[in-house]
Amino acid sequence: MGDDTRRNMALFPIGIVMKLTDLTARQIRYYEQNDLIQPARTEGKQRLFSFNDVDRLLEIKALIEKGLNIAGIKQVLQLNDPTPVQTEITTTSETKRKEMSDKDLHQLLRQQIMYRNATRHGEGALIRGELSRFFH
DNA sequence: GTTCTAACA
DNA sequence: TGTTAGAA
Repeated sequence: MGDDTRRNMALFPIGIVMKLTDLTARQIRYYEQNDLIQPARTEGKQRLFSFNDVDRLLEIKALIEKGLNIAGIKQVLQLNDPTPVQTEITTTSETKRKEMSDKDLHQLLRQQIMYRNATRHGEGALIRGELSRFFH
């Protein structure tokens, strides 16, 4: 069993995740509604989170504390995530990599630079205003 | 006892 | 976001 498989196994209920992340159930469910996370469900509709889900929630929490809204978080998360979910076993040299248009690539780089500039220096309230200006 | 959805003095 | 009601 691969390590990645292990990280993606749905293991704990929302109660555990609340303690692990210091987020309220309300917040966790709200982030799910906004597609920031997609925990698995039991037959009884109860959410089951994986280690990856928890890590993701911790990042979301950090970004929220930096003053970002859902829209901003989605963009930042996609910067690190564009998770090329590629199958490693490709007998042909034909990879199904998603192509990015030049426009998308440039926008991505621009956002990365703005995020660094805004995040590197301060940590206080100064940042909040600037970040929200970038991502709002 | 926990979690879920929906709704709001 | 908090909180609450009613159901599972």
